[in-house]
Amino acid sequence: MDDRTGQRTVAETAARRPENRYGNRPTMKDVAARAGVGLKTVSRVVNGEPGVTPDTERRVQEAIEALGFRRNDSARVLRKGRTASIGLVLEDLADPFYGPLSRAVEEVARAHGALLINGSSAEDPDREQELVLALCARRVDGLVVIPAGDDHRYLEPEIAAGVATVFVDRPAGKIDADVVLSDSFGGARDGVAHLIAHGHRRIGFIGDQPRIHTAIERLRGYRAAMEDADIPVDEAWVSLGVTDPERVRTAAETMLGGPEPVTAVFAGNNRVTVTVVRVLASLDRPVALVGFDDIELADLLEPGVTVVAQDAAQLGRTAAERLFRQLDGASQAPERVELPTRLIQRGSGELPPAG
Amino acid sequence: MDDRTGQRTVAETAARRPENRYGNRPTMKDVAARAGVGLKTVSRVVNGEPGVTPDTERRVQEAIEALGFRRNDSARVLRKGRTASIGLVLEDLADPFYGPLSRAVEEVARAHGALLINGSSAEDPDREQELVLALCARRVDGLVVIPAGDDHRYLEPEIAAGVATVFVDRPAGKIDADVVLSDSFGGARDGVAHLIAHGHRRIGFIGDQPRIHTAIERLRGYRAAMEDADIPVDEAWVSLGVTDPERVRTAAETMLGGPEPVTAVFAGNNRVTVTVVRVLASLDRPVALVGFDDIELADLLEPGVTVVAQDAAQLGRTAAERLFRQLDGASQAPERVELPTRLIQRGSGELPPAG
DNA sequence: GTGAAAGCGCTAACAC
DNA sequence: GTGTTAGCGCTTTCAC
Repeated sequence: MDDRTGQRTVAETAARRPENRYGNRPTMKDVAARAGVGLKTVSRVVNGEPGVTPDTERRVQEAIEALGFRRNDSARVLRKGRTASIGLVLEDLADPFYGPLSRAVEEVARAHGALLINGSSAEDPDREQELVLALCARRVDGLVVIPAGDDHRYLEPEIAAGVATVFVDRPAGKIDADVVLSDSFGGARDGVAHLIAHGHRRIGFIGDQPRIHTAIERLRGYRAAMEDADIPVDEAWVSLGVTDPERVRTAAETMLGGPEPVTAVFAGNNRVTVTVVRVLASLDRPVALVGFDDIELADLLEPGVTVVAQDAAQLGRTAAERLFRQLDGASQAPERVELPTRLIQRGSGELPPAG
Repeated sequence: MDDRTGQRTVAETAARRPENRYGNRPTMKDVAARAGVGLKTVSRVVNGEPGVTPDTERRVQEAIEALGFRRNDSARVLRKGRTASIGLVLEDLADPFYGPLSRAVEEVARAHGALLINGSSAEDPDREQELVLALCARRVDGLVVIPAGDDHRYLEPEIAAGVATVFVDRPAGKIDADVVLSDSFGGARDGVAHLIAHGHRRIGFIGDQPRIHTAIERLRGYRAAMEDADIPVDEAWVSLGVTDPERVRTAAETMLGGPEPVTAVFAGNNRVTVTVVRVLASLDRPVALVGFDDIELADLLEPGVTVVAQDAAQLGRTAAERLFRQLDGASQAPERVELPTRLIQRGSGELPPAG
């Protein structure tokens, strides 16, 4: 014992049951023995249930303090069914787009007394599935998924078993499930129309990989705006692919070179925008730019970056709220919620065509 | 049944055992019954243990598929002791500093087959404690904590019981625990010395709340650099407090006004830097700036923002690796690891004093 | 107001 | 190779 605290030291505790390094904790049984009461009485005190005299309660509390008891929720879950935790599978926690989304989901979870288990799929469908199933094995009550893959039939038994599920940012593949999206099509169409309104006709589109729903939708928006203005799209102006700086830089440089370069670029997401801004900064002529997703400090660049902003936090909040509504038993049919985007003019999208 | 898939529909499943909305899942016992084998055989197949004939294995697999069985890890945990999950408590998942940190912790966890449970303390000590204890109740194997509070004695019984614990970014309070930090003192001192080397003498410091360790350390670094240069600090140049834009803006405007304004500002973290950049952009004279933490697009502003960069991902990685080393049984004495910072010159820190 | 017994779904230990 | 039994720590049920 440590004389000052009366607490067992690490070494002593470890020695007590050397065969079990981590399960080595006081249980309700231990507390009951120490307090001289029955197991169920301890359970009542720990869970704040009525029917315990103040005196008994005090004795139990003392035993809990002395032993450093903490209820084992794993065991509790096993009996109760619910884990009070939800899972969030997204592409990359380090992407500034997902930070606020993730935080919003966490806030809603917290308001419902649930913890958040977080995982990044790194845009890999297998990894997404692996993560989701690991979460299901932990018996999370619900899942918020930003899908990487396009086939989610593997979730059918889970959903049938009562795991609440909401997809965000992109719809589920081959199953019918709730989904919360931004209006990628409309946002991109408006952004490109904005460039056209400022006199551009040769407009480039650089987007994410074509297997990603938002990439396709935004490209569709681009094509719609071009068509509305009767501008035939030269396929050399369109580039989809991974969003790492090298690929985007090459794509941008290609469509900005040659005899008939584009005079404006529409960037398909925040990662693309950042790289395109860098490329444009190194040019000696002004090229207009509108980006999908807002980015920090976009207002302070010269020119400011005009963007089609989506509200990542609102996306997360809406999804999480739907999730808990499912859990609260309001089992409506799966729904598709689409949040509007907002064009923010800061200068780069209002530049006229150069040369 | 759904005729196309042979899958039970949600409604049918829910009806099967109406008394139990969520625990309504096939168990190993069910699989065993269906496959006509013993419970343990199912366990062997599910866990890939040897000693099952290919034929039996096939039958079990078929039953698993047919029933949509997924092992219940809660029950497993109860027996095995370890949960293969770790907790990460940080200030705010939405802060761009924590995204990469969090992702790095996740990657290490993944490499060790563990899931990550994530929570934001919102810089509130009570909420930190509540979160940490909730994670302990879930019996996470380990904790990575960016502390909000300064008294972590509440963790003593947990650590004694074998919960691996590593603090990041700030040290633990009143307990002896592993901690991984950036060199806040040295980084700030170097950054301020850099400003002094460029001719500044009236240099402002705007930092986070004084109860935050890094805020104090960085202020210490500021004072050390000033003292090394024999510049007495006017306390009107120093401002600590919350990092929301209003407070920082007011602080900046105050020290930039008056008859003897500061000619340079050292910003104590990324949130502060962003706001100071905005304030400086609205001035008609150049004011030098060095910020602690790198920020995206800092290189594209005019002038580029000179920063003392810390490696958030490395911080997270180092902490998580230490955590798993603890779990692997190498129980050394608690250690303090300090990672170096790096001064990145981009222009704003090299401006001479104006006027 | 309190407690004993059963059992949640799994794994460990030991039969056969 | 395979199955049986006990029990992880808790909650549920029901008896006192």
